[in-house]
Amino acid sequence: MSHTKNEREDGMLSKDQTDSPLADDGNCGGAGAGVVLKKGPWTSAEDAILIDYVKKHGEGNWNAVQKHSGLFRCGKSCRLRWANHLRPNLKKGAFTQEEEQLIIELHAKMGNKWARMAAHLPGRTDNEIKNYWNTRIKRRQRAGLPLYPPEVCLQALQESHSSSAVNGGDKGSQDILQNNSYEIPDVIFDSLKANQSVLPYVPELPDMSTSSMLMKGLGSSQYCSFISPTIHRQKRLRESAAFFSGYTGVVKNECPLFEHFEDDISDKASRSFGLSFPIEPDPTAKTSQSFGVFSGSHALSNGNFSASEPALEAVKLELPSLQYPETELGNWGTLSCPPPLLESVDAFIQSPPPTSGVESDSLSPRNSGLLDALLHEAKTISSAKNHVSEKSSNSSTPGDIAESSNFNVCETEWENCGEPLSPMGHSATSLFSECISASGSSLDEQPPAENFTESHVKSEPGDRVLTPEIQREAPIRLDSTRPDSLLASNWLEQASGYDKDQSIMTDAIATLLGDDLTSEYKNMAAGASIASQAWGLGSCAWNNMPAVCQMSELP
DNA sequence: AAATTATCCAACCGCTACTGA
DNA sequence: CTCAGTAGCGGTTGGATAATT
Repeated sequence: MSHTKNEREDGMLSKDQTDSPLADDGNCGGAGAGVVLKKGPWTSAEDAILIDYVKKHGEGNWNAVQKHSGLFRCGKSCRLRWANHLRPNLKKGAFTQEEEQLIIELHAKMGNKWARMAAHLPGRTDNEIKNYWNTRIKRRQRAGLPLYPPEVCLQALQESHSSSAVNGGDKGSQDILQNNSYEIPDVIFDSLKANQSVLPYVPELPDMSTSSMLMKGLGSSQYCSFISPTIHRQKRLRESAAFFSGYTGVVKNECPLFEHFEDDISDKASRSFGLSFPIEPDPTAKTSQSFGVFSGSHALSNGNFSASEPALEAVKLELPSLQYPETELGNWGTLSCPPPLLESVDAFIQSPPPTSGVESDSLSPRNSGLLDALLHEAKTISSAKNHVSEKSSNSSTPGDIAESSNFNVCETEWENCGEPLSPMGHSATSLFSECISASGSSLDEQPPAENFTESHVKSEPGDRVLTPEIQREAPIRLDSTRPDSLLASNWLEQASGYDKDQSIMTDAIATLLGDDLTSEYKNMAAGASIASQAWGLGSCAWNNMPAVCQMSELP
């Protein structure tokens, strides 16, 4: 790309180059007063001069370049040009899958430390990595997808744990993990979701189209402010497809995130509950596990994306203006992660499991078949939904309130909510909307519970869901904005022992939500547990759905 | 085919940290 | 200790190109 520019520029000077005098603006201190320095794209001739200069004098002392070589560029510009384009051993061309994955992993650990990331990618520049990240971030932003894949979060978590175990690890990390952390398994939120009716406000469920379902199921919530409600459906589908084009593997296991709150409290809450969910719209999945990984780190509520410091090692918590959930599309498929939940569910539901259909992992190559994959997923979703609904009606018993409520909610959720944003999106969003509505935030405009119909087990006044105290406290104590912290330390263990985890979770959630909600939550959790076991997806689902709500006070 | 929109990426800008006088 | 110069980093911008309407 750059070469084409330069080739073009060889024949003519750009506007910047001709009429953009830069007389030592302070940023380019090398030029003396009155010297007109060129700006804009570099020409081949300028490159040659700079290369020649570096060969003779070596790197550094960039402000001397203009003096010694006659190049009318500020030292800063020279350094940048050299570092990003001229220095030897620069790797040109698109990022490889390995590089993409590494970038994602590094970003999960480092945040927007492009230079540090570049150090791990020989031949790549910080600018290159930054551009790569930002462009894909935007894509995911539009698609409403989370920042990081569960695998990355898990890896970051495991690394942080191992480091903590070995050498005490990062103090901040320890604080987060040990002192101020509460790990909340998926089930809690799943249960909350199952009992979404408890929450007074529910998301608006505008459209049930396949594209919308996939779109939102893959990562968005109507609460996600970063997704413009005005975006045309077709456009969104296109974006999703384009987005998926980067995927070589798992798409279905992505985790959407909530983030849409504008005020402080809601913002914190949003981050605290920066939940991501499995995209699988399968009711079974929802019943058994609901919450996926607390993805994304940097998930903030202002609808922006950024950078921030997600890693435990981060010394400070950066809260840039742009934050949003993100997951790299690049190559999760290469990770040794469990198969997408949907696949597991499909295998469970469909007999025999289709070999041609649901394997979007293999079918979603980087460059083709994306729309097909989306359509196929929609199809699969529909099939799974029907199947589960059928099963639900057969398996539930009148006497088992918890179980039936779970099943019914899962079932009706898709039918009535029409917002398959995520298997458990409603609960979380509802929970947040609770906080927000009570605090008079921007979520006041959220549609009331009336939008839901028969599926609601019960409805409660909003003031019961979250008290002002809770609103004040929860946001402060919860922090899931960082991948590492989002991944609680022991979700894997939790995967193998639901009951134990449930009790732990119950305690944690009780602490979080307060006594008012505790009993309710316990009931829901119990229902989720029963449902999970009944569906035979217990550990399987858990393994596929690492979800941790880590509440912590950042140092 | 033209207009519009989205994407990519090189370059710029502002800021901070470091170093040496 | 202060200050100036320098290097580097991260955010942002703007232009070219591609894709879409």
